[in-house]
Amino acid sequence: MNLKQLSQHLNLSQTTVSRALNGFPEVSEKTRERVLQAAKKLNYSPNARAKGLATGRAQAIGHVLPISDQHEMVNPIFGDFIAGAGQTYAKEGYEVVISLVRDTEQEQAYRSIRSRGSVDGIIVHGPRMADSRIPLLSELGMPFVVHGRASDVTLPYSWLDTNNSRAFRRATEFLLDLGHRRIALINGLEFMDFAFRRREAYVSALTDRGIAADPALMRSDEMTEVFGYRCARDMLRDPAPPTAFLVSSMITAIGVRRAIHEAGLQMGRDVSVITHDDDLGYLKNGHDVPIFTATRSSVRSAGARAAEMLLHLIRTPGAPPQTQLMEAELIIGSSTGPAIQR
Amino acid sequence: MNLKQLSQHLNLSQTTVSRALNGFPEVSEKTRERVLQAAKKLNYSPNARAKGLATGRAQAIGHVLPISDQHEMVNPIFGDFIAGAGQTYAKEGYEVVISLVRDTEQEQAYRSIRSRGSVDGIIVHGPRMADSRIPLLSELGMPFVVHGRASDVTLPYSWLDTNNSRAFRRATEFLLDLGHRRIALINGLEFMDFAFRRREAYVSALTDRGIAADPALMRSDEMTEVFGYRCARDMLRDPAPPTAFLVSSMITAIGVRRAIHEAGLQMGRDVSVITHDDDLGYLKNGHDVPIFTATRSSVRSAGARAAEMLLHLIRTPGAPPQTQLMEAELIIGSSTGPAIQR
DNA sequence: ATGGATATTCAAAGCGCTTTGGGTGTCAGC
DNA sequence: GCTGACACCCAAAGCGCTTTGAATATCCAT
Repeated sequence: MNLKQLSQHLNLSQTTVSRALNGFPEVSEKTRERVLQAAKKLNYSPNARAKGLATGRAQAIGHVLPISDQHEMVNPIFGDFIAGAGQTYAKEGYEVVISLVRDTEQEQAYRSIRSRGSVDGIIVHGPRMADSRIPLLSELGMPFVVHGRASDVTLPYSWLDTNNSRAFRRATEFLLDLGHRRIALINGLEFMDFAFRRREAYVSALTDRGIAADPALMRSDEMTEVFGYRCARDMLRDPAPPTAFLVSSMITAIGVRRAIHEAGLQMGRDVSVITHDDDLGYLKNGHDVPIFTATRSSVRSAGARAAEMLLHLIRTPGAPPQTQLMEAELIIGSSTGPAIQR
Repeated sequence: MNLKQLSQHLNLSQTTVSRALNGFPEVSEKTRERVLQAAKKLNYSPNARAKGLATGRAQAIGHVLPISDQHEMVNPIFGDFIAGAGQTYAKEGYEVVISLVRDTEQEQAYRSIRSRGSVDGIIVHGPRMADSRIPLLSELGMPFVVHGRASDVTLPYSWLDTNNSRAFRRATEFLLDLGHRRIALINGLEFMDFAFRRREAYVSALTDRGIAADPALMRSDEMTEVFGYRCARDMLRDPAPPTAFLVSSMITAIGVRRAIHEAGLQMGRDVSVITHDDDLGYLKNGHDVPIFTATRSSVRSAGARAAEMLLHLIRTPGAPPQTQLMEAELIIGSSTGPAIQR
C-alpha cells in the first residue's frame, strides 16, 4: 500500500492525503479524519526511503561502535546506552542504525556514512584523547554528540560525560581516609579518554597526600573479567601487595574479587575494592546492600540524555554545542574497610 | 556530491556513470577507470535512500530487540551477537537497523517496519515458545531468521539455535554421575523458548535416573547477577540444600558463586556449579583453566552464521527455510566435583 | 561501398514521497 | 452583482538514483 493507492482509494490527491497525514492545517477536519481512518485500516505507513529522499531527512541516528581488534567485542555498556537512547528515539520517530567499525577504517566509515546520507546525526562512542573523529565530523557538518570527551581536542563540540575525575578522586580519597596507602588502579585502556582522566585523578589524589603513585600498582587494558582477575592475582602475590583496588568496571571488579577469594582473603576485610559501576540492567551492584563500594553513574540515562541532545542539535541547525557533565554517586558497599597491616 | 554532478564533471551521462560504478559490462574499461578515479577523488558515494528507492532494496537488516519491561534492559548477549553478524553485513555492504520494541507493541512494530521498507530482512531475537512474530513475518513475506526456535510454531521458518536440550541434558547427567541428587536449576524466563527447552532436558535427565524434579529447586527469571545470588542464597539456607546448581548464564552463575562464598562454602568442593556460557568477549570463562564447568556455545559465531543465512534468503527469493543447530561443548572447569554429604 | 553485428553511450521514465504554485468554491462586504 | 478573503484541494516538479529503450559509433564481412 502506497500513497498513490491510498489517495485513489479515497478519491483524493496525493497532496491532500500527504498533508492530512502530516498534520498540515489546510485540510478540513472531516477529510483528515477520513484519511487517518483509511490509513489505519489499510495499514498504510509511508515508505521511509521515499520520505527521506523527499525531505532530505533520514529519521535515523547512527551509532558507530569501534570494534576491538583483540577481542572482537562490543563494549558491554553499549546495550544499556542504546536502551536509554532508544526510548528517546522511539518517542520522536527515529530509527537507530549501527555500524561496527575497526580503528583502521574509522575515517573512511564516517565519510561514507555522511555521503550515503542514511542518518541525520551520529553518537560517537568510546572517544580517544585526541580523537580524529571529532574534527572530521565537524568538518563534514554532521550533527553529533560524543559519549565521553576528548581531552586533546580543542575545538568546541557537543558531549555528555561522567565526571570521571571527580569520581575517581573521591574514590581514591575514600580509600586513603580508610588508611590505605598501597592502592592499585585497574584501569581501562589509557588511550581512551575516560581511562586517562581516571588515572590522572587517582595519581593526583595520591600525590596530594604525599604518596607517589607506584607503577607496579597500575594496570590498564580492556576491561574484561579475566583482566581484573590476573591483575589482582599477580599483585596479591607480590611481597608488598596492595591493600585496596580501584577498578574501572564492575566486570573487571568481579575478576578482582575472584582473585581475592582465591588468595584466601576476604573482600572488605582483608582487601578493599572500589569500582566504577555503570548501573547495567543485568549487573546491578547488589540490591539493598551494595556488593561493591562504587562510583555509580547510569549509562542508560546517559544514553537517554545524549539522544535528547542530538535530536536538539538536529532540529536546531546552527545551535551551539551542548555539553553535560554527569556526576557519579559514591555508593558505600561492603567491599571496603579500614586498611589492615599484613 | 551526487551522481548528476559527478557525471557533469566527467562529461558523461548519469546512466554511464552509474553503470561504470556498479560494474556493468557495457561500459568500456577506459571510461570505467576514469569514473572510478573521479569518484574516489571527489569522495562520491551514492545516496543510500535514493538508491534504495530506485532498486527496492534497502541494503539494511533489522534487528528487533524485545525490551524487558521490568529491567528496561537489552539482553547482554546482543552485543556479541551483533559483533558477529556485523562482520558478515559489512562484507556484503549491509547496514544494521535496530529497533527496541516492548512486548505490547511487537505486532505493530513489525508491520510498520515492513511497510516503511527500511530493511530487507529481519533477525528475530528472543523467541517465545509460541511466538506470534513468526507467523506474522511469514504472512508479511519478509525474509527473517530466528535466533533460537519457537517450539509451538509449526509452520516452517528459518532458525539458528544452540542445542539447548542436549547441552542441559549432558550437564545434568554430568552432575548425576558425580553423585549429585539435589540439583538446582536457575533458569531464564520460561516462556522463552531456550529456557523451556533447558528445563525439559533437565527434568527428563533427572527422571530418567529415577529422580523426581523438585519444584523447590527450580527458579526462573531474568538472568541477572542478583537473581542468581538470591536463588542460591535462599536455597543454601534450606534444610535440604542443593549440592549442585545448573545455571543458565555466566552472569547469573557469578551471582550463584557469590552466594556460595558468602555461605562460607567453596565452589567445586562443597557445591558444584555448571553454567551455560555464551562465550562473551568481556566475560570469558577463565583463560587456561575454566572457572566454571560450562556448556559453551559462542553467540558471536551464531550471529555471523545467522547473518549469512539471512543474506542468503534475501538474495535467493523463494529459497526454502534454512535451519541450523549448533552443538554446545561441555567444558570441564573447577566448579564441579563429587557430591558431598553434608 | 554496404549491411549487420557489436560496443558504447545517452535521454527519459520511474521508485514513493513532499512541496510549490496554482485552482475552485463559498461567503461576507460593498 | 462584484470583489477579495478564506478554506480547501490538486497537478506537477523534484529528491538522487536505476533501468529501459534507443541512438550513435565502430568494425568486419560481403
